[in-house]
Amino acid sequence: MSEAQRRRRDPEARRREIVSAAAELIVEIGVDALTHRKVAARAGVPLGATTQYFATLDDLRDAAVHALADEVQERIDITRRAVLADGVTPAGLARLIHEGLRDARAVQADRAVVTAAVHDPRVRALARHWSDEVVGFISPVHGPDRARAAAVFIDGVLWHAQIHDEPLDESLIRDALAGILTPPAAASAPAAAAAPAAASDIPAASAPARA
Amino acid sequence: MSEAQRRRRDPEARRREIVSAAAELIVEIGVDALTHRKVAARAGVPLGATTQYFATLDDLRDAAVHALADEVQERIDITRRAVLADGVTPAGLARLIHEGLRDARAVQADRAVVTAAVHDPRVRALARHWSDEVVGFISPVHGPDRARAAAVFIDGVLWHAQIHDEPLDESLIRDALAGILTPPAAASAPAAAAAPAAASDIPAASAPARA
DNA sequence: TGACAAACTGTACAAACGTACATGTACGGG
DNA sequence: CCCGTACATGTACGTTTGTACAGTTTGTCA
Repeated sequence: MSEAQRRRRDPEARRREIVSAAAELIVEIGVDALTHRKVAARAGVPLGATTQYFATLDDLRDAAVHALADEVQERIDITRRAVLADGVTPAGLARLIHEGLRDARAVQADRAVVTAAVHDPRVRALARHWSDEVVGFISPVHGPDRARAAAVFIDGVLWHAQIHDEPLDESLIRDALAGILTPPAAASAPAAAAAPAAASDIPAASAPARA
Repeated sequence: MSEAQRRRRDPEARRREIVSAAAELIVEIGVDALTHRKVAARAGVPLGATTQYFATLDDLRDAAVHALADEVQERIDITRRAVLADGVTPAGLARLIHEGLRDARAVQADRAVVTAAVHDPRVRALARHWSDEVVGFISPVHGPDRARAAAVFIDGVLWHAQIHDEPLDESLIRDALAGILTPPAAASAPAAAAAPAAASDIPAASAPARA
């Protein structure tokens, strides 16, 4: 049965190229400015090719946004592994984030998806999921509230990179994360609220106190 | 001298209504989806009216974006006055930010302009200016670096409100700002970098240590 | 090799767009 | 009262858009 071996002129590769071109354009000109003709020109394919693989322009847009989302998801996965490998410390987080800022494409992909999320509920669910993921792997070490605050700050860092020419200093990011994640030193206050999950919760790993 | 008294059918009010309708639409559907016809329908004016007051659609767009920018600027001014009035403290900032989050329109205006800033250099200059302003009135009290970090965090809070249904707790915002703005308690470290502008720089005002 | 299906491509068309403009209407000075 | 000017409005036109589709090319199997 010629089911699996069926590949005449490699339509799947073509489809990927179209999606890739659309994703590039979304990053450059925004989701709403996307047109069949621009995608076709960018991908180097005739107009008809863009309509054959996707029933409507919305379908093509969705595929491109999801491709960008996959990029973001992969970067989050990489970051999570790296963070868990050498301990969830402000210094470690700051170093990885600062490195991540140098990958302009990744930052722009994140920005493009978050921007698209404002007017598309399904994409918004994606963005929320990412928030929760980041919170999820900081939370066991520093508690849900501080983890959430750190994730919010990280989002702010990404947007700062989009608006400003010079990225934030790694030291600034580190100090801020340290302040967010570290409980106040000598708190004589009642501390009524939850002080959940001490650092001892983490499965150890090799966590150097200083980088 | 019929210069000042000239108002036949109040064209200026009409112009304002058109700009206002355009600003609403930008918040709802994004800058790129704006059309003459949608603006006319929203403002309740004929199509021709939108073309008479603005030579091109770009001009109308610019006017609407600047109207949104003015809203944001005004909110920043109000916030600055309020913050300076009772001291630049984490608790005070957190309270004002948390209150600001309840004004959905203001948050959306900010988000719309920042989003537009990504693809428009002139609007990006505006967004940078706002960053600098916020940094500017936190900086004298807590130093430029911590002020910058706080501003970044605040941007993150605004974006969080756009993506999530439930806004962040005021206590979470307060604790995070406290961590960002407060120097580590007993720092035996060298602290080589700038520890600029102590709290004594501020012109006093009535700054309660606790809210 | 011949034939069939899958993949490809250029063209066409209705709808919506930005914009121009001729016509209509209201108002203040004479 | 009337007239000129500024404002208002509807219509029309050339372009660009999404989408459909007839026709062509390409690769595979009998």
